[in-house]
Amino acid sequence: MNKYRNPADVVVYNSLSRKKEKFVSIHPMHIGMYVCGPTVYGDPHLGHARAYITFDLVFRYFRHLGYQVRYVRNITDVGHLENDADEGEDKIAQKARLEQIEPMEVVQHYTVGFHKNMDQLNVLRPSIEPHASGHLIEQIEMVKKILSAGYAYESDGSVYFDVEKYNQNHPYGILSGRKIEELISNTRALTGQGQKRNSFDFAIWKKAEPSHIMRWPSPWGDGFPGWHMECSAMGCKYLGEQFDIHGGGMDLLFPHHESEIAQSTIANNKSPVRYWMHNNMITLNGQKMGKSLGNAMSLNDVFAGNHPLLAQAYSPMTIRFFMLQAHYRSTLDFSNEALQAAEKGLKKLLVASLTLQKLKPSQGAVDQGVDTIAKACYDAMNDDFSSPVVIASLFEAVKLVNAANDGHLHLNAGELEQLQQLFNAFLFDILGMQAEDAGSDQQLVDGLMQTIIGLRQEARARKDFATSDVIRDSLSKLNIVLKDGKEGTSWEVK
RNA sequence: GGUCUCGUGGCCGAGUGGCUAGGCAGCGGUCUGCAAAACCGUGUACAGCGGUUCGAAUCCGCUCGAGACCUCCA
Repeated sequence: MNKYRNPADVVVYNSLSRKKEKFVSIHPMHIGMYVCGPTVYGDPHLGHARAYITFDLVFRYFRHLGYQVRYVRNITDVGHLENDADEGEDKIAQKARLEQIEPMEVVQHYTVGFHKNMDQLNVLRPSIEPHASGHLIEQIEMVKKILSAGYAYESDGSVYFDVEKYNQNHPYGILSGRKIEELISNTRALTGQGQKRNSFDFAIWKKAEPSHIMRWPSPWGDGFPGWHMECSAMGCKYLGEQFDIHGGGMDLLFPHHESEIAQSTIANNKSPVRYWMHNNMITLNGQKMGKSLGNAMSLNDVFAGNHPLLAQAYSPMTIRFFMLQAHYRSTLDFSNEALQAAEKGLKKLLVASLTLQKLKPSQGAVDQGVDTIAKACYDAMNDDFSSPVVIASLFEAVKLVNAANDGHLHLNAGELEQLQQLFNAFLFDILGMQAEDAGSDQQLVDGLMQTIIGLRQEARARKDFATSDVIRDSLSKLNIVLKDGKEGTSWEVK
C-alpha cells in the first residue's frame, strides 16, 4: 500500500490562481501552514467545525505523507470593529460589558470551550496557537514598516493602508478578483470613513475611543491593531516572510486575506503565501450559517440535540464524518436526514473495522482488488483532498470485509494486512475518525454482557424463546442490540 | 447593482467528453425460532432550451433558479 504514498503527488486548488496546482513546498519535506483561527467571543458553531476539520484533514494528510508540518492557527482576542449600532465598539469589549467581566475572562472562557469542542471533533491541536493579544509588539513593528515604506498614513490616531498607492504597482484584488474601480463605486459608507483618503483603505492600527476597554499604547496613541494585522504579523513570525499554505473560510477571502497580501507584500517585499486554500460554508435551508445571521448552531447544541431544528443529538464523530462526506470547497447543507445518513454510514465503517480484526486469512485466496482500493484512496486525497471519494472507496473495502466475514469471499493474508493498513491510515489517521463511547468501564460491561449472552444462549438451546426474548427486549430498552450470528452472539450499543 | 460559484435519481453527495461513484432511505430475496446486522438483486439522475461533436450530465451560448462576497464572519 505504501507504494502509493508519494509526497510529490499532491495537487491543491489555489484560490490565487483559481486552479488546481501541483503542490511543491518551499523547503523540501517541510510545510508551513497558517489558518485563520476563531474570534473567541462566542461558542463555536458548525461553521467553525467545517473550517478546522478541513484543515485538520490537510494537516493530517501531509503528515501521513511524511512532511514535517508547522501548523499555526491563531486565537483572535483583540476584537475588531463592529459596524452597526454599536458605533465601532469592539466585539470582545462589548460582550464583556454585557456580562460584567474582564475582556480577557471572556477570551479565556471561549478559548477553553473552543478547545473542548475541537478535541471532541478529534481536530488535532496546531503546532503553535498564538494569541493576537500576545503579539502587539510584532504588529506595531509591522505597522511601522509599512508607514516607513510610504504605504500607510496616520490620521487622527489611526493608521490606514493606502490601497490606491499599493494598487499602482501591485495588484490589489489579485486574490478576490476585485478591481479597485469597482471598490470605489461599491463600498458602503461606514463610520469613521472621513479620516480615510479612500473608502477602501483599511485600518492597520485603530485609535481606541475612551470607552474602549481593549487598548494598547503605540507610537500613534492608545489603540488596537487592525483586523488583518495579526495574521500577517504572526504568520511571518512563526512561518517566515513567505510560507506554503494559508487557509481559512471563503468568507475571509475579501477583505481579510486580500489585505493580508497587501500588507505583507509591502512589509516584507514579497508575496506572503504560495497556496491559498478556502473552505466553503455550511448552509441551513440553503442559506449561509453565520453568527451574525443568527442561524448558527453551536456545536454544544448539536452534540446535545439542543436546538429546535435538531431531530436528535449528533455525536462529534457523526458531525466530522458528515462534513468529510462533502468536498471542502462545496457548500454543505445541513439537514437531519443527511446527518442521520452520515451517522449510519459511519457506524457501518467502524463496525467493519472491528470485523476486519477478527478475520482469518484463507489459503489460496485470489486477488480481490484491495490494492485498487488503496490506490483510489491515495488518488483521491492527492486530488485536492477529496475526502468524499476516500470514503466511497472505504465503503468498497467494507463490502469486502463483510463478504469475507459471511464466507462469500476469501481474502489472503496479504490482503487482510493491506485492509488493516487501509483502515488505520485512511479512516483513523487521515479522516480522523475514532470509535466513540470507549468508556473506562468497558471491561466490566463486556464481562456482564458475556454472562447475559451466555444465559440467553442456554434458554435458546432449550427452545425457551420466551426467556431469550425477554432478555433481548430488556437490553433493547437500554439501547443494547444483540446480534445472533453463526459464530455466536455479539452486541453493541445502538 | 458589481464580481463569482452552483443547479446530479426520495435525501445527501462524487464525477471523466463514450465505460456501475458511494452512503442513507425504498423494494424483492438469502440468513434467523422471530429479529437485528450482514449478504445478493433492484432505480430510463444529471434545471430548461439551443449549439459544437460520430457521441455530452461532462465543452459553448442563452433562459430559469439558488447561493457567496462587496460590512464583522469559518
